Amino acid sequence: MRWSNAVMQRIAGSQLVPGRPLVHFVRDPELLRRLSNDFGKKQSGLEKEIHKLAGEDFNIGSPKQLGDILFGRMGVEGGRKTKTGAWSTDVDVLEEVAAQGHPIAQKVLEWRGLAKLRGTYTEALPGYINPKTGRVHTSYAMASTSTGRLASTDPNLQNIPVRTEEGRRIRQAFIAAKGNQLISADYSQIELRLLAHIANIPQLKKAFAENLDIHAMTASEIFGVPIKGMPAEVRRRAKAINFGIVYGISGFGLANQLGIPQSEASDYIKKYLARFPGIRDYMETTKEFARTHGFVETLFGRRIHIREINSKIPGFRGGAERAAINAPIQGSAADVIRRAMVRLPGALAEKKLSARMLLQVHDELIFEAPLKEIEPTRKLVSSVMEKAGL
DNA sequence: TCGGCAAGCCAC
DNA sequence: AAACGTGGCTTGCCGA
Repeated sequence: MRWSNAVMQRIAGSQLVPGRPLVHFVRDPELLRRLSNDFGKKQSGLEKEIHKLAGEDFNIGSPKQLGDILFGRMGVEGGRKTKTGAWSTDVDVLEEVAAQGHPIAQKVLEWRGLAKLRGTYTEALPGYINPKTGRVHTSYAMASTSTGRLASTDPNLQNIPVRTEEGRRIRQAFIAAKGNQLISADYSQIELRLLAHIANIPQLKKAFAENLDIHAMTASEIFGVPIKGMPAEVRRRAKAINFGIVYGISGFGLANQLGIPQSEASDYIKKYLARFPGIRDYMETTKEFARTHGFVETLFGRRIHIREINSKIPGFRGGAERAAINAPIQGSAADVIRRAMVRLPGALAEKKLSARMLLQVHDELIFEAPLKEIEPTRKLVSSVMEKAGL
């Protein structure tokens, strides 16, 4: 059986009704208000310092003004232009400028972080509270991504901050109803596991079967370093390679990501592919399949069309080739979690458990469950999610 | 006032 | 020859 995205929508629609809220999240608006204040104060402090360092009161939120001041008036070296010819002021550029000894760059980065958290989250989320339910409700688009992932909008609850300490404080505003608790269950390394399976890589499959640290194992294979006592930096590089492989990496991209010379990055990739030759086979076979058929398939036979795969424009073609490599992996992961989502409400009902499925974040499901049912709910959710590929 | 684009950045 | 996949939201800016 072949599933197009449209069919997936009907199947999934038995649980997830398009256009209607699926998600019900209690919010703590008071905490968001406090965070907004807190972030705002830090922001105005930084604003004064930045204006002083720049010698003028410009709009920090305007990349154009910032770029002109840094690389024009202040004569900072080593700038880069965006495709429209304006000075780029993105994170990488500003970090480089900061490293050159211009304290203004670091201040601007901090200011931007706070502006982002305030503008996108702490200030915006309260406006989404439904007065009837007191909760924020998102909408899920079920057939709007090429790979079969869901997309969350109005508000997007799939990109709530988690990587920085300040960002994590925002998550504390998401709370369960009285007498309930949130349960989060996420697939561990689902895309790498799928890659190991789809490309049939014995070492990777074995490592996963034995529950080993996959990044450390990769590092050990590529760099010949024993896993025991491995420096964190070595593992970090292997982790970046693992992620990059799934995305159709290049030496340039990896070098950029790790801040190392391109020659070194290319060398890593070469070693990786020599160690796991099945990965190169998978990449070549997948590209060839896409060129011939115009689509690739997930593990469950759902097709993903790759329109530019035979394009004569190298940029388009290259992009299409990377998309073709990534789509079966990302798409199969999307299939697996959808299967779990379709099965879960019935499985919960059968066990007389009253947990509600609140959110999906690509490899993670979040539930709200009564305190007394936490343990059985955890067990059932894990079990259904683990068997979802079967 | 609205729309769209560019730049930037949040998540997986 | 280009350079790491999938998304959504905000601000600044410009033109209708």
